[in-house]
Amino acid sequence: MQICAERMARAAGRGGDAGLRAPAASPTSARPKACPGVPPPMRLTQYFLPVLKETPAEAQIASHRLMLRAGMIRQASAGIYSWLPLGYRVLRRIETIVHEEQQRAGHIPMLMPTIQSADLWRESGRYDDYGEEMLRLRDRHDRELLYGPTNEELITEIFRTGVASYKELPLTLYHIQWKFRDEIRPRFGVMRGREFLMKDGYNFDLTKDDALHAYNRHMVSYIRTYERMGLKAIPMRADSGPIGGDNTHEFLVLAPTGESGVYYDRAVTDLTLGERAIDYGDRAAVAAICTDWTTPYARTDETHDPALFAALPEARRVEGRGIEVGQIFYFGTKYSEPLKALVSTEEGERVPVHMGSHGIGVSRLVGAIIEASHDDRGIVWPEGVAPFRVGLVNLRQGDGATDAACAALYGELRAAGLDPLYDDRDERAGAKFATMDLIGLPWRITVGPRGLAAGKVELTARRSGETEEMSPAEAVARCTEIYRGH
RNA sequence: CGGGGCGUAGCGCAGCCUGGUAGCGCAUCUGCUUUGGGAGCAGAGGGUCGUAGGUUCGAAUCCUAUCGCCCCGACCA
Repeated sequence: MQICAERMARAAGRGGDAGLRAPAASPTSARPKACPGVPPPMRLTQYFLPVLKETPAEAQIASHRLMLRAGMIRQASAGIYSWLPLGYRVLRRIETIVHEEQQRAGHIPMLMPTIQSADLWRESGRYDDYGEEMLRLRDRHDRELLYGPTNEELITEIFRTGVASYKELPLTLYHIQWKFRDEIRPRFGVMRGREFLMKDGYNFDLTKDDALHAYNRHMVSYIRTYERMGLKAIPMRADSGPIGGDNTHEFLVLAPTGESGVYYDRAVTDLTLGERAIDYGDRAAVAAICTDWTTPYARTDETHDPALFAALPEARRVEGRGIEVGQIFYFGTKYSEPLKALVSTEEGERVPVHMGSHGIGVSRLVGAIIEASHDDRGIVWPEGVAPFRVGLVNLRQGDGATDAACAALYGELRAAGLDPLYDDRDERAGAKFATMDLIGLPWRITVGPRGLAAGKVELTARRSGETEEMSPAEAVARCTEIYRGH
């Protein structure tokens, strides 16, 4: 508390957001670090962004290379990563979008632990089935524990002791929590880590129909979630695998480096939800959206049916690669029966509930987005997940007029909620541009003495490289407009 | 788990075969010059050579064991 108060006072002492202060007051003064609730100054000289000019040898694919080079992650051990400040920001952006869309669909957030008791898994019969992929632990009393690879058992246990009547249904609970699966061979950075962050949700319904509505709600909310992240993710009929169930779709992001082969009807990539209002309580409307998305042929190599595919007109057949970023299941009473998740019906009968589970690979999405959106200079973040909305580049650090213009613009961008990253390092233009391109901020405002003489700054789109000159006020207005709705 | 490879400065690597002062590039620090796409010059700091044994007058180098990491394969959100 005290430390926080001190930092706040120090921040206030230099003009609130530090916008007008000269860099590095003295070498001995501690850098201000983030306090809860107090956004740290986002000046590059005060941030922690360890970018690499050279590519680390172990990284094989673009997203892994770029995440290491851009100072987003650092490997702690095989398949286990620290999330450095820039990577953590992206992770949080993705998490926030997932939370927002889940709650819009009426699903309730909670948090279950990473460590679970083995007993519960014996009850469901999966303790032995799961095999070596499950990390097993013992505590000091020699009790058997495990690091959760998923949460069906735990959530069902919570449900069965908390819900007894059909009147409390329907119910969908979810959480975003770290999982551990002891992959034989982790690789590709966060795309296939052993520890990963996943949103997993579980629906509890009285009837199969209700549960299928929950399934549809998830499909629609997932489509919207991925759209907001700038991704084209296609639901594809899938195999159920060890989780079980007879109704399941996987969501695949199209990317040439994907692990799965995908076959789909071009028509499916033309579909978008956009800004349309969705009433998640309207079963018919939700089901209709699902029908739109699942009617065109779209399958992975696991479920691909060449004959069906060949029946499509040739111009609409697309073969490619995809990265799985989510999966939804309806599995009926597979867990509620053995785990005795029962509710009383109107007639007073005790019946097992119908369940489904639904996952989004949050940490994997960071890699998947990069795979889908990068070029030879670095990452190109979609607006929805950019770690900073706007990069501000000062081309003549130390020049009074340029510094003042940057400080003023920085303040205005912050005031407008545009979350800028201000490169105030004493570096040459080329180095600053290279860093900005590498970390992939979608919009860059460049301020130099040349343009400033005419009262102009430059606004550059990372994706296209197009640059436009305008006044600082116009630049702020344009960025505000661009980010409206994000 | 089968096959292959690698551990030497923060990163990328050379040195090992043939044992004898631990090197190069980038990064970092200092100074000067430079300043619109990863600057130049001069100087400086930083490494128990993954770890443990062994052989030897002497080990980064040879031998043994062990740990870690990467790649290919079967498996996976």
